Amino acid sequence: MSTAYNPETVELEAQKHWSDARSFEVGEDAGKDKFYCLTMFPYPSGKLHMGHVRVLTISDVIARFQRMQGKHVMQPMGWDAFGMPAENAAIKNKVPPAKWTYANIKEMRAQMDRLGYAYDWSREIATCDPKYYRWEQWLFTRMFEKGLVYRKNSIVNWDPVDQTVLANEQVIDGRGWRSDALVERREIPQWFMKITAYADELLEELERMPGWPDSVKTMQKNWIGRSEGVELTFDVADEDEPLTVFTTRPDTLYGVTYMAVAAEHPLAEKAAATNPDVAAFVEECKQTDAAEATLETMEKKGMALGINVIHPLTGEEVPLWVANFVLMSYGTGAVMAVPGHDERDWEFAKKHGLPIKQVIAPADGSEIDIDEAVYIDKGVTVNSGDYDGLDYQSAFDAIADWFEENGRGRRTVNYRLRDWGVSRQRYWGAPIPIIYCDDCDAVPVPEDDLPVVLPEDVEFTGHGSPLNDMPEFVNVKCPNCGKDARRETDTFDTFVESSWYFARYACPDSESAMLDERAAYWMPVDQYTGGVEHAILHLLYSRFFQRVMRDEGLTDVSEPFTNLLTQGMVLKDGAKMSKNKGNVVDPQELIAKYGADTVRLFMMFAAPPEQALEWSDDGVQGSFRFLKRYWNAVQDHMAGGPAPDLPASALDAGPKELRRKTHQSIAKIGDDLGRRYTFNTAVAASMELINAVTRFDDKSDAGRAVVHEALEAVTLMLSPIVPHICHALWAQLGNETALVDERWPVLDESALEADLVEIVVQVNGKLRGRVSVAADADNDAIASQALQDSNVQRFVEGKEVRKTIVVPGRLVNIVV
RNA sequence: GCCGGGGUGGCGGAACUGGUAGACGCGCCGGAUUCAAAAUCCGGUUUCCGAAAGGAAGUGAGGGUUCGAUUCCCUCCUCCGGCACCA
Repeated sequence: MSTAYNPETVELEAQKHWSDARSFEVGEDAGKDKFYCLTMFPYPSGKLHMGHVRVLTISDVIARFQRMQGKHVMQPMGWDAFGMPAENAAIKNKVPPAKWTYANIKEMRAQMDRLGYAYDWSREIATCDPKYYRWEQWLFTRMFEKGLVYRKNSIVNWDPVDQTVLANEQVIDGRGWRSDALVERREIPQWFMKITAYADELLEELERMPGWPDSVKTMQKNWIGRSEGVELTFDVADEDEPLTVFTTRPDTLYGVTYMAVAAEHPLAEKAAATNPDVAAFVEECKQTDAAEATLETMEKKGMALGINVIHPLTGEEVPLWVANFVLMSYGTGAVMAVPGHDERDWEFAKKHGLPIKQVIAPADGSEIDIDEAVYIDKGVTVNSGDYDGLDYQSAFDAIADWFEENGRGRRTVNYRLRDWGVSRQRYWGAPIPIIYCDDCDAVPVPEDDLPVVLPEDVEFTGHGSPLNDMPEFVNVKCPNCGKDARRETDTFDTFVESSWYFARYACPDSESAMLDERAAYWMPVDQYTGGVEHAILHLLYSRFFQRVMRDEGLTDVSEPFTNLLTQGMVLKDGAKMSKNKGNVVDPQELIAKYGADTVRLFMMFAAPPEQALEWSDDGVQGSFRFLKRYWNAVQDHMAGGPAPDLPASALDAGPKELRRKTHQSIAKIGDDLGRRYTFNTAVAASMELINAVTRFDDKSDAGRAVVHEALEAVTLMLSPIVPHICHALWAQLGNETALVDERWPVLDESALEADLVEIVVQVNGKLRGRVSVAADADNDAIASQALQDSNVQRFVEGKEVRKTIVVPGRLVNIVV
């Protein structure tokens, strides 16, 4: 049957086969080698965009490839269904967030099916389902009992006009996105999870994660930011409470010429109460959003508080400043300033005319001028009283010892990592299961009363959470004492849902426990794929949650993701696709025009997965053209009737060459798909093989047999990427089995052997010729043959050969 | 500002462990087919000099190590991601 390639017919038929045969639904089979292949689940924003198509296709290729290696593959899909866009849509369209979200899920699931992804839909999860979020509410109450959650004040962006808390994203140039009012920092009580209790474990385990990219591990390591130092207390003149600071450089203590606190620090607020200038400055510091990037790029400003701090070793008084770059959320909210040996302190001192003292000298004895340039290297102490002449470690120990012996401080470890604030003042999230009682304080909702179900039928105004206006939700009895009490109306950060969904896919229907024994079979995830933008937050929170679940006895697994692949963004005209920029390409239109296989192929071919992918309409057409060529190659071949078997006797040069290409391709593509994850080069190699078949015109039995072998091999090897067309062509090649159940082609090592190899000849590192030598020639034979090349002779003639380097199988470099 | 990643023909990219820079594809140029166009097929395509053989230059910029550097080291430029309430 010779027909033109019709993607839609081919694709719907293949999809029907997979669906009828339930090809991708898997149970737990202890006798089989499991492979859990997972993509970071999407937010149901409406329709799939190209970024989704890219990550979903990458993961699908890996899943299908592993299945062909004989693995028992599970690839689930679900929805990160809570989040702000549903609330924004609710305000705009007057649709309840739940309704909007479920409609989006329905549409996006249909699009995924049309793209032919190998999902086990029986495991589908939507995080806004109470059957899902009840378990994170339950885990939160368990953490509460263990002291792993606590409540404290923390800073949010406050929109003074809309009277609402804004996300960082909703602050544009320091102003609220709807009201355009200047945003303020404001402190409100919020719930925190003690991720810092796991800081050391999260850090140390990074050393034993070979399946993660080094870049991600480095980012997490720096984010955790473990540093060993000393906590020092400074007495404050006319104050009872001392000021505590953390430093990694106690060796520079004699260089302290001032101290600084954050605007929210109690000492700054105390000074503000009596000094209007300070009060104005503190207010000014708060007129900004809470993002760290904002604070770090702001002009460094400060003001003396009129308070003096007493240097613990010299007894001298140094001034205390309030500064906008000191973060209340990091350390103690106070720092000691050593302008001679800290870059930021130096610049601040220069600007405000504060003294700069040199207390460290270069170890090599060279002279420096501390007024001209800051000196931040470790060296030898000078101008440091009894502690002069010590190297960094000796000075560190001597000064740390003094503080510990005198009860004025202690050696300690500090982390940049902060505890995870999980409270959100939003409606569309999982309710935090807490009840506030005047007598009993904050009481966790008892297990029997879980889940705390989020009311889904709501009026949405946009002024704060509708939960606050729902007495039937808020007014409850205290579970402890039975008196009237109030329910928490804050909801969880949506990162809470995404921190454990991967484990729940193993047992999505479990009603008796968060996880059951099926999770022991499937966890950890063997291959996790998602955007680099999640390198820190999502992945670190997930590693933390997995450990909390472990310590709750739910699993033995500590690390949730064995191998991690971070894929790049999809760009058009050099920019991320977005509605604002008007550079969005809709996958739906392309599927209608070219079919799902073309879209999948282009995505895999255009760039390696980690890199950003530049969209190209022409490139998509090229992919479509290739599929037509591939289709036609099979039609042409099969038009000659059923293919004969490979002859047992030796092949002539032509068929032998094609057969070598076939088996080189099997080795190359298997390596690209299985180890390197360079899908682009796997596609290129497939194209080369099909080009070789197209050029090959030996219609003898032996010729047709090697062509048939090549076409079957390429059909198997392309099937993870373009499964539909391969499904159809596999049948056309005369196979009665379904391609989805086939194994990867077997490599015949003997077919790779060649008699002659081409060697490149260089003279002084420049390419001067090529010679063909026997594959088993020794180095001397290769070198002498290289010297005989006429063009090589031109450059060697009359010169002395100083050295000859032979790289077997590759090149000869003659140095004259 | 801090942390991480990138920069190679007209374009997307390849070169995996220091060993032929530009595989594969797009675009473009020429040809075939066609009444014509689309589609398809064949050939060419880093730049400069040259009819060709061949030569010279060339992987963001500058320096270094090496017989040999896109690859390793140093300095700088630039773009992208993250910075804790976008997901």
